[in-house]
Amino acid sequence: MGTEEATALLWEGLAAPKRGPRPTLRLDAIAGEGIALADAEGIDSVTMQRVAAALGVTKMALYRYVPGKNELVALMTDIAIGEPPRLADLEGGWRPRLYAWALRMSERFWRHPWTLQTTVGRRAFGPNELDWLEESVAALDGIGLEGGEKLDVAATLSGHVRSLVQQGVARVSEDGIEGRFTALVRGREERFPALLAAMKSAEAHDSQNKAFEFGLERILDGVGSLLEQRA
Amino acid sequence: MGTEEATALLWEGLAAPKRGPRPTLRLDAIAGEGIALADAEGIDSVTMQRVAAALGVTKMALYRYVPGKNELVALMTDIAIGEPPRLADLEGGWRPRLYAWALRMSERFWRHPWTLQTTVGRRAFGPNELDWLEESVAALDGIGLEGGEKLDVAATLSGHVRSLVQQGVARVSEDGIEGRFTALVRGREERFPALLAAMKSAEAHDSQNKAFEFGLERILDGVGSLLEQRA
DNA sequence: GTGAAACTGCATCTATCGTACACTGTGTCG
DNA sequence: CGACACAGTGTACGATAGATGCAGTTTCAC
Repeated sequence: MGTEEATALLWEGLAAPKRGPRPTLRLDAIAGEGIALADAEGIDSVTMQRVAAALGVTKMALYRYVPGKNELVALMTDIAIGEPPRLADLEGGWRPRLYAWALRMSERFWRHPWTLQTTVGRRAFGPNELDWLEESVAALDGIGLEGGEKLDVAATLSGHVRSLVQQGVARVSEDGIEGRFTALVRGREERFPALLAAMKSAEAHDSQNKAFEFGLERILDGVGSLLEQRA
Repeated sequence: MGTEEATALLWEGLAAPKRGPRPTLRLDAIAGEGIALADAEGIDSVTMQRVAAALGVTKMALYRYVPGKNELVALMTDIAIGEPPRLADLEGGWRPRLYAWALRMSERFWRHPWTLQTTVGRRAFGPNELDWLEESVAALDGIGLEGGEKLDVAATLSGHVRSLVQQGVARVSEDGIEGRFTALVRGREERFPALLAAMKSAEAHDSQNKAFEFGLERILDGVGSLLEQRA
């Protein structure tokens, strides 16, 4: 509604006013401070108060630059995500391109884990986010997929990246998911035989942290087998 | 730490006290009211105030039953997720079982979309959630995957379900993601050629809402091709 | 120049949130 | 029957996002 229009204006950059005092702040500096805060202490610690304090200003001053907190977070998010890689140069066709795409995207999410939370649900799409999508769909051009199928592959890939990074982040920031598992499992080992066996085996082979690549290969294999099946 | 222990106690049910006045509330009634609220108006509208009001009680009364809001939400979440389906009865081996697992899970998420938000990041694992994981890993027993690989497949599948439901929910609750896309794309059509072509084609074939099944088949295909490759 | 318009940033205020604490009333066991 | 344990309430506090009104500052039009 009104919020969406306001957000749309945000991407263009607010029209620089002619009269009046010089603005002491710049939009990108505000967003940058917010990003720094979110990186260091998580998205929940990003409050208008703290962002303003980091800039040496009261919180209400921020509302001269940003319609509200939602818009600030949207701006932070799109800046943090950044531009997608240019895949067209990559040799080898769709598969290495999508692989690279997923890898780069996971790197971005790892660098700014809070973007996983801010790119969910009701929100405004940023231009960079759209560029990423465009890039992944373009990598699927000319291999015999329908338009809808291309979007579906892109959605599946992006979902994989998101959720696997999320699990990975949770793992490192919580001293091991396994710790929380075992606390719950203890004393009821007979209820989770398959899970416990799999975890024991995984631990023995130190195969953790490979989940991302493994799942990615599975998805790309699945796309490949669809293509073969049609050829 | 302390929070985790308190949460663990929650799953057991608080020990019923002997003396004193009768409790007017029950833990499951509180959680049920919270679930109803979250279903109807989203997780953000679940406040201690509103849950208490729905039960005809002041908000502070809830703290007699629940250590804090986090624990209430954790409880709501595990109840809303519910027990996993029993896949062992299903004929046909791992593939139809995992397919059914993913379908059932997506149904749960659709019924309570807010659980997508509450099963993210730092949080306590509920017993039902663990049961779902156990069930998916068990479906992969005996087909030649290592323990770590089973966990990886389960993670990939669960990630797919989560993110595709999330996208689907966003779509229906926002009058079409496409609406937000086009607002941003308009006037810059040349920047998103692949995306626009794919969307136009998808629209023409009405192939939307198939993304979930399509991606699911791709992932299962990918697992299948790994198994073939090893046989 | 000079005045007025436009703009900035701040102080103050409201509403809402989770939750800590003291208190009153009630039910049960010794 | 009386002491104790517990239930629910009222009040209070610190944080939050944001609305509003008010200074002070800058620049354009004349």
